[in-house]
Amino acid sequence: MASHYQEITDDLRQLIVTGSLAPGEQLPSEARLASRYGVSVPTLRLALDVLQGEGLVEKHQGRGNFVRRPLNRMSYEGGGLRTDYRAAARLALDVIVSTHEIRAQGRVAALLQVRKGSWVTEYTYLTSQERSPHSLARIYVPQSVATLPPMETSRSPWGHDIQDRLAEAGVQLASVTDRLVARLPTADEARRLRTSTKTAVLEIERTSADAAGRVVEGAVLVLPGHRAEALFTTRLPVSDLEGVR
Amino acid sequence: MASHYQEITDDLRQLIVTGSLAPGEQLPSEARLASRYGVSVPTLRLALDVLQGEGLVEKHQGRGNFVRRPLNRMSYEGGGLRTDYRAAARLALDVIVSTHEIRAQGRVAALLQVRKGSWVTEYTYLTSQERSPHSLARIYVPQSVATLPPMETSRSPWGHDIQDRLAEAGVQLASVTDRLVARLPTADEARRLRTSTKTAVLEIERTSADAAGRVVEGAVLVLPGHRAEALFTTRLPVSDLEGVR
DNA sequence: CAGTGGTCTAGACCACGAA
DNA sequence: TCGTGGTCTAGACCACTGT
Repeated sequence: MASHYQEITDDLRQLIVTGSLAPGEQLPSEARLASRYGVSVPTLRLALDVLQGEGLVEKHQGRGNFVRRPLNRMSYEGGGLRTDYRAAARLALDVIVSTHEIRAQGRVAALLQVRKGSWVTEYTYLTSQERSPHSLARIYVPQSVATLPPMETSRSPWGHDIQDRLAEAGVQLASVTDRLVARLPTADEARRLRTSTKTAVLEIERTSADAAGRVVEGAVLVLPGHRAEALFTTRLPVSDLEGVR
Repeated sequence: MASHYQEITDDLRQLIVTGSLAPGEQLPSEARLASRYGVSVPTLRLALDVLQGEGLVEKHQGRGNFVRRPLNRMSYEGGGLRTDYRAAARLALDVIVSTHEIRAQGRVAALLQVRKGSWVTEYTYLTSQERSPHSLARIYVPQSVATLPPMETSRSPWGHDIQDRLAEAGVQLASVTDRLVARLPTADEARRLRTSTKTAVLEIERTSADAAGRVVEGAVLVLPGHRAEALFTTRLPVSDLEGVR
């Protein structure tokens, strides 16, 4: 037999997905729910933890627990410049960009394949939809490749406009590699995305290279699992079919 | 100031990543750790929960808690048939396939864009490395497209050999779409992958279409976050650069 | 201020695994 | 059988939120 908290989880989930508990609605307090189900508060909290991980419930200290409003899922479209990155205007996204000049260390140096300590421009994108944080992106451009003017806003949450500006500066991209990992967010990421550390995030590490194989742009994107997906479409030349056998 | 369990989390994490607690080593029992840190058992368990979510600790009921051995990260390479799917032999992967004939419902019908109730062949792949489950894949082929003979083993954890066998049957793939989401596993998935429901998984939904746009294969892959990543590489024709402006 | 969730205690009993 | 983790209790105090 399932444990108490699992049965409570299933019951509450059912109430939420069927709409008996409306999106945005405040749940009864944990103490009230606990007594209704005849369990202690810590036990009831186990159930809420699970629902929080599923993205069905938001917890707010001092305010209460709420049924999460279903959010428009945003799509990251991979595969280079085919993306229509002007999504921001259509979806009422606010993309705030801050620009910093940093010295490449550890992960950034490895990503860009530059020496540690060399200068890099870092653009930090924080995208929000209706004041609710949505995604976090860090774009890196080695200053040996180009020195772009600072930015403050953007029309793309994914930094695709950087690629565009590189093109204007005469840098031609030849290939884009995306590396995707699922993990739980760090405490800092959870705070900035106003999600919980129990909700999975999709991390996308992107590098763009020119024809000579030089990395001209790198990016690390963090997308909350319940708000975002990544799409990749590949068209296969018919001749490729032979190469496989 | 950080809470007790967060400080304990940080301390144990440090011991693990520096190697003071060796991979595979059994941790002291929860009661012993709790008394060592001067907290109660439930509090200590909060810390272990976090480390479990990070993939650093494995819990085994009745046996104890263990430092997880770092695992070879497996890569899913997207973007159609360019993948070298013969990875199984090199990495000593065991891929067990079971074949079922099912009627398309809900998600499967939507994935394959076929009518509900139409017949589909389902291949369930369970891949293991050194007896440790590694990834779960379900591949679907509409029987209106082809009826392939049943399979029992495979050399690809991702079902790419199905695409190969479709080609042999005269079905030519023209495009592949991958859709990636990060989420927590269902209880069933966690059990089959022998991971915890607190570790994020990468879900990849793939559809392959022929030149007419007909979906000839669909797949749902579930990869544990700490064992797998997905890679997509796109080469950009120079002419594409113009289309973007 | 009152009400909420966040953290924590010091126990208890049960289910599982290994010997 | 014994030691382990899994679940659970009935409280407690603190930090945060909105009034």
